This record gives sequence, structure tokens and C-alpha cells, in this order.
Amino acid sequence: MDRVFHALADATRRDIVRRVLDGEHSISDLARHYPMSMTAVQKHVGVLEGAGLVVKRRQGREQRVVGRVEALRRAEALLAEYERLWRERFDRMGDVLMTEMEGNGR
Amino acid sequence: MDRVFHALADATRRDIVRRVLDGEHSISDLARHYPMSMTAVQKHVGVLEGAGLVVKRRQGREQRVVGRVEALRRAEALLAEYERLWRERFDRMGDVLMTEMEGNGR
DNA sequence: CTTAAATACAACCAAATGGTTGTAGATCAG
DNA sequence: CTGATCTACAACCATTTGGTTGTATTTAAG
Repeated sequence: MDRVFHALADATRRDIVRRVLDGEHSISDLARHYPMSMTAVQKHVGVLEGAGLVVKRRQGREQRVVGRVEALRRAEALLAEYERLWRERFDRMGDVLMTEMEGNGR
Repeated sequence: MDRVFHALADATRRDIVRRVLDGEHSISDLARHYPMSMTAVQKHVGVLEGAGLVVKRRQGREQRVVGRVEALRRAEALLAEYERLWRERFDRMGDVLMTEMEGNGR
């Protein structure tokens, strides 16, 4: 999970994710969109791959980068879990308020 | 957004988020749960604060750390957007398959 | 008043990050 | 075959990160 969030904590990498979820691209293809060397883009793809957000499939001379949505879903599920905690907290606070009101009413 | 994902890319910080979304805690209170100095925890809280995931409210001698769910929601919305792209891609691939089948059928 | 607790902050350190250049191996095109 | 293209990888560098210790300030407690 560390790796998933770390991978997403960079605008270039998020843009790569966006592109490869929309369709496959080669690494040099991706590199053309960013103001940095191909090696740098290669490293970014490596980070995404380490996080399970993309996989590479060699096809002749080039390497097609394709997005995997599963890791994204795990991250999303964790955030949803945090939101659940948040909601439950307010439910409890609501209970406390109700109890206080009852107490005052008597 | 960089800062939100970066903040979540650390297990200690995610655990702090979990705790403060469930209820307020002081910094030294939080620090007791981790095998590191209070200063280290202070820095983690600082990173979370910079990402807008928590705010600090001074209360006498101690500083209550309280979670904010809005930044989480923005991150979740982005991940959902990526999933949408992914789904649309398969819808398009489905169209291609349908068209190919029609062509073969004739 | 004195002491302990909670926080803040500066200085320091090792390791990781994000970039570069250079070199080399495959593979496709002419 | 030759040359251009795509990828891989090593070496290097500046900055950031995640931790430490030490010192200072504020506040609560005895």
C-alpha cells in the first residue's frame, strides 16, 4: 500500500496512469509528453510497476505499458474505510448529543 | 494532490489518520503507539497537516489533532475517475468486438 | 515556587527520490 | 549489412525524507 500511494504522489506518474488506463502506450510514446529524459520516464514506469499499477508487455522492439485497475481499487477501498470511521464517529457523537438531551430533559 | 498521496504513503501516517478520524488525540498521546520519538510523530502530523488531512487545535498545554475527511474525498474522487477511464476503455473494446463480429457475419 | 509534561524547533545524519548522462543490446527499416 | 529506434542499466548528483538529539517555551500540578 505504501508503494501504491507513493506511486500516485507524483503528477507525472498520475498522468502516466491516466494514459495507460485509457489505452496502451510504449515507454518512448509516453516520454514524448513530458519535459524529461526517456530514462526518467522509464523510472517512473518502474515505480508504477512496483506498485502493481501497470504491467509491461514486450512486443517486438517496444514495451507496451498497460494499466491495472486492481491496485487502484485497493487504495480506494482503504480511503472508503477511513470515511466509514469518520461517519461512525459522528454517529457516536450524535448518540452522545441525544443522551445529553435526554438527561437535560429530565 | 501530490501532498495528499505522499502523506498516505507511509504506514505510520495512515495509522495516525485512522486514529484521528475515529477521535481526537494529542500528539504525545499518538506518539505512545509508535516505536519512535515524539519529534518524529510531530513531523508526521506536520506532513498530514500540510496535506490538509488533519488540523491541530491547541487546548491548554496540549494540541488536539483532528482528522479532516475532505482531502480524503478528493483523493478518492481521483481514483474513481481513473476507474471510469478504465471502464470506458473496455466499453470501446466491446464496440470494436461487436463491429468485428458484424463484419464477419456478412 | 518548583517540577514535570506537552509542544516546538534547530541541527544533524543516512537513505531514498527524481533527475541526469553515457553505454550497450535488440529489433525494425531501407 | 547498416543505421535508426526502443529499451535497459550503471553511475552520478542534488534534494527530500524520516529519523535522531538537544534546547527552549508554555502550561499544569504539587
